[in-house]
Amino acid sequence: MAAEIAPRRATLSDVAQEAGVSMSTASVVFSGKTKVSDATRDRVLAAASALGYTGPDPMAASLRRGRSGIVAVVLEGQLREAFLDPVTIPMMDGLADGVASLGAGILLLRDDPTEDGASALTTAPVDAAVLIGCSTRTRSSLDVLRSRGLPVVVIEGDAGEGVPRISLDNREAAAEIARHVQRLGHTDVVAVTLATDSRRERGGISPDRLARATVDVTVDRLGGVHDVYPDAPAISAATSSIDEGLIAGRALLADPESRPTAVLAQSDLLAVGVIRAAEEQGLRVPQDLSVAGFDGVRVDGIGDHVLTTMVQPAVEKGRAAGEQVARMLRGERAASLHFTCRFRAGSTTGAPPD
Amino acid sequence: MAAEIAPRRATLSDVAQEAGVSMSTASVVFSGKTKVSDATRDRVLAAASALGYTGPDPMAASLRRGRSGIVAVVLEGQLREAFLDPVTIPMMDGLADGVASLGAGILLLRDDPTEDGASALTTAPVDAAVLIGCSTRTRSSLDVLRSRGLPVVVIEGDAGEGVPRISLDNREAAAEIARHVQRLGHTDVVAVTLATDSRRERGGISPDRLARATVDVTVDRLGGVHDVYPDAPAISAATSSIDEGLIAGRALLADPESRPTAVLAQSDLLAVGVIRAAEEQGLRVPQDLSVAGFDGVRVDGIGDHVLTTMVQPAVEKGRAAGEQVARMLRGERAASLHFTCRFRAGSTTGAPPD
DNA sequence: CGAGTGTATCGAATCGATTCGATGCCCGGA
DNA sequence: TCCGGGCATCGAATCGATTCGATACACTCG
Repeated sequence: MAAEIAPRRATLSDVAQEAGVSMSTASVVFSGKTKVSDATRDRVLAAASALGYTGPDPMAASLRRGRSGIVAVVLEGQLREAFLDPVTIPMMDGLADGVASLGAGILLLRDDPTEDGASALTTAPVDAAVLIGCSTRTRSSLDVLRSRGLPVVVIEGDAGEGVPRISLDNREAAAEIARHVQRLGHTDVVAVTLATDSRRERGGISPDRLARATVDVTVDRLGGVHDVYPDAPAISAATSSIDEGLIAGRALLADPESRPTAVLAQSDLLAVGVIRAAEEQGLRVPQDLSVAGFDGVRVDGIGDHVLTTMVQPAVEKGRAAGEQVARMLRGERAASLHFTCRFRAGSTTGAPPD
Repeated sequence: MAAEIAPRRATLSDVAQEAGVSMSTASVVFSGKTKVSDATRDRVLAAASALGYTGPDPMAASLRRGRSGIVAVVLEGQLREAFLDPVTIPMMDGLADGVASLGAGILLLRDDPTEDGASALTTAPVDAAVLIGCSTRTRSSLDVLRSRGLPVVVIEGDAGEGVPRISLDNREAAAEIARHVQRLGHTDVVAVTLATDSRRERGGISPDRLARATVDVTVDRLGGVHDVYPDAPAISAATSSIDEGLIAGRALLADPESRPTAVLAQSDLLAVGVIRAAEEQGLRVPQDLSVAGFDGVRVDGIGDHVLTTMVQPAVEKGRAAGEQVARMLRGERAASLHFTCRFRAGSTTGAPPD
């Protein structure tokens, strides 16, 4: 095999020369911004393929236009962790749709703990960013991005003033499902919550701890429960997963004396775990214990049950975020959008045991 | 609030001027490529923060250096679909690690069906690409990327010559787990496979259909089974999911007469579905039916069972892909890497019923 | 025949940084 | 006092394309 001397890739200028036209003309042949006679276009295209030119260099084009066609999605920690939440994926799909009008792709950025100041956030060629979830660090990421002058949209997070956010009626939705359980006659209700802060500690949530909680979703959903059951105790899981729900469920159901008659979980995954814990204890759902979830994602693993839950419009949230980003890039004013969950009656809640 | 006249963002040149140094000096203050006296550095940094300069423009830097610091991951179809396979996420995590040395991020690119020629593949400012899975279309994506002169690595796919691939010992691994079942004494074995082609048709796999199959993973894993059980029938699922496994399981177990004593599923998700189907029929696993999976991902939903399966090193595969990409970008020669699955004995396989 | 209209193509400035060979300066040694 | 050697800084070319006002040409209409 002959050692090829890397022959500098052809540039637009080479193509133009080969075709006997100016660079400007060659450029528009590829971008289509202006009319070009068929004869000229063919000549340019022919020259291009003769030289193995595959189109304008994206980096050069980006520089000139001031757009890279990339939207960053900032996730915390490991990808695995972020995708553990099943709503993330549909949301990203919606987002991909939403930014499709920009011809943009989605850049996954881990909000790195490396505090060398120069995270990827500073150096990534992106047009805008979408922050998912909220945390203390998210806040500083946001500052970095804004100081770069990039449009930012926050999904389910505490954006500062002026940052459009895509939000959910967490509190109202939680209250709605709590009222559902209340109507069924339950008085002994416990909430199983998501993490309250980045320490992700398991266990009972004291008023003290609640006051220190930093995860809005958790606080809001719990607030909704408290709107209906002001004294409902709450126990926190470390993450949103079936296993964590199982752990929380075991803790709640261990003692037959103090056992609640209904559990309001802050995610479907947690709810499934609680149901599994109930099965372990020989409790029937919903006869002996009612369990409700939150999210409305497709969950496997509860047999013929349909989980009673609040369905959140995940794809729509993502799409909305994408659309707002697109607006901002067009120079229009973006708005914060508030989405509403829909109650889905399932077979996992019923009247309390007498 | 005063209407601000968007004040052109400060550039390196502005900062240099303000600090009274040359652009070159200002540049190295940010890139750190050269020694700069402390006094000068401080002056430049001060000027920068005075002007609100947050660092070199990524697009301009990309153009100049010829690197964007972005690696594309090409997925087929909807994100949802790609992430349905639970091994995808750990793999991407590994990939993120693997390319971290480049300071690179991961760009999710949907291999769009839009045949306008100018897919995002052509216009995205990426340094390299990783293709996941394989399909007819993957092949054409590959051509696009290679003609752009980008390094490409393929995971689990049919790369052309000269394209490094990250592969798995699918056939051997499938044979290994088949032998495990054989040693237990089973003679009546059926395989539940992944999709055979992009049409994703459910149902029995005839020799004819097998010959037309285009998904290598499916063909290889089935080949492994046939190495041990040359006559084992196979039934294909549409996708890798618990539900699909359930459907396939129902079809297989409906008739007590023709029911197999062991099912070899090509993914853990499918296996869980088959187990659920068995439970529906009142069959005990593994006493009445042995079920084995493939992948070794964490699956919830099978109670206290531990799935007998072949564990594939997903994170390592991703990381390896990232490392090969990094090598190619450094101008080194990249190698194809072959990974091996590890047998994990679980509680879902046992001796056949007598 | 000249003015007017429209269309296809061209020129040249510009996007913002990186890089490396060249330059100037300071200091020690003879 | 003169020279060589470091070290910090500077100049200028360069990366590759986009864009828009200007130009040139052909043609129609009065």
